[in-house]
Amino acid sequence: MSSTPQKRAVRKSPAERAAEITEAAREIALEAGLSALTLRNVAARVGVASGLVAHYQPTMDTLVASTFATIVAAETQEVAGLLSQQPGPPERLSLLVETLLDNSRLDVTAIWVEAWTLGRRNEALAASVREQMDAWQKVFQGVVEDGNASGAFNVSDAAAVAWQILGMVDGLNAQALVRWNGVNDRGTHLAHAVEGMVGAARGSLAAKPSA
Amino acid sequence: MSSTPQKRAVRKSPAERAAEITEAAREIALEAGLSALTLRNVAARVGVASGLVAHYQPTMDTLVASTFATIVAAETQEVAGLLSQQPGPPERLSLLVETLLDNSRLDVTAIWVEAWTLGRRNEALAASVREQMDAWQKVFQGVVEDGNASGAFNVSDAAAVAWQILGMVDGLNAQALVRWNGVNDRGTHLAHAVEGMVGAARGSLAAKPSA
DNA sequence: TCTCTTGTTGATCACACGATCAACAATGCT
DNA sequence: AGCATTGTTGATCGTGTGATCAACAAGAGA
Repeated sequence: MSSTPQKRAVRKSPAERAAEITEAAREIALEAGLSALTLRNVAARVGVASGLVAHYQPTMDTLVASTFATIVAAETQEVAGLLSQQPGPPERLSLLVETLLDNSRLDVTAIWVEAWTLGRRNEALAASVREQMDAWQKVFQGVVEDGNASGAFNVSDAAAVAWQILGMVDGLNAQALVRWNGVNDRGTHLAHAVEGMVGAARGSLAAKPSA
Repeated sequence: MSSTPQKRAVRKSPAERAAEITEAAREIALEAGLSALTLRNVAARVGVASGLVAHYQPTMDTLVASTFATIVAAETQEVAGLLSQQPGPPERLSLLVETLLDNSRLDVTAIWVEAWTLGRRNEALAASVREQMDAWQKVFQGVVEDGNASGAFNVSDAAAVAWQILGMVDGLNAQALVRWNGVNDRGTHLAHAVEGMVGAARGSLAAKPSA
């Protein structure tokens, strides 16, 4: 932690300083949301004057957009990376749904939800949002198409079904953000829902007796 | 429209003025979001001084919260009212899903999404959000329980399934807010998903050959 | 007609925001 | 050692916010 007091910040290379600002922005966004990304806020965490942050960023809107992209892209890659270890499409889809609903990424969900609203007034952010949504949709679509090819699923429009699953996952996560208690077995219920959409047998995607 | 110029607003009864402010807030929220609910903004639409709005509202946070509740409760009642005309639970559930995904209420969806984020900093709003979510969930739960009783559905935890459907609908609507094109047949796909969750036969909830 | 109640005004305060930029000082180079 | 480069500062500007309140004036009751 770069604590409060410091007379003058040590001189650093532009690349290093830019990285510090990026990282500080990431932390602030995850803790307090994208709206907490102010010049003074970021500057304080890095331990520099507010002007320096402005000097490294053309506009705060772009910092918000790039911070969003950084956080969300990391999540996508992380989760997508888990898929390769699974044997077949049903297992991959099952893991995907199960993982995304495990409530361990609610801070990222909060950023998604905030971005949907902020994108209304921040065009750069809106573009990032669309881009990252497309990336997620492609992950789902790949799994659905593989399952179609292998005969495990029976879907006529894989792209549409992928969008649908993505929307459902987002909605359930957003819900968990507000109503975290009293709702049980999200994974199982969503698995049944997905079974209905991809034409898989009831129970074929529900959580296995783990380990 | 109460246009721009007016020397002094006509004197009105507190009840009438309060209603004007409430209505102006509703319109502004639907057009530009809850974050556009500022003292000066609301005052301008009503055609009074900013101080008057403050005089009628203890705090802007409470105006935001009550405006949210007003808008969302109206939507819930409107849609719930359509259900009574349907013969059985499958038809009711089908209509519910179909209606909520028809993209005619995206302005309300935008307010939901914004409220999820704003509730983080506005406790009154957060309470309203929970309250309205509960109301929606009860609507779904009622339909699911009726279907269970009639034998049309087979659900062990109607409350959980109701939450699940609600989350899915919200997520799909939020998605439509950002990505309104390229996604087809939301209603049909969600119907299949719901069939999977409630244990109904595939196709039994999908859109009928409408009138 | 006068008076008093009360709905209404708008200037004002303190604060926070993004952005700008002249002045500063640390560092590397000659 | 002296100099030039450049990373850094922080005061400052304009704007927007919620909130406050003394002053005003419209309207009802006497």
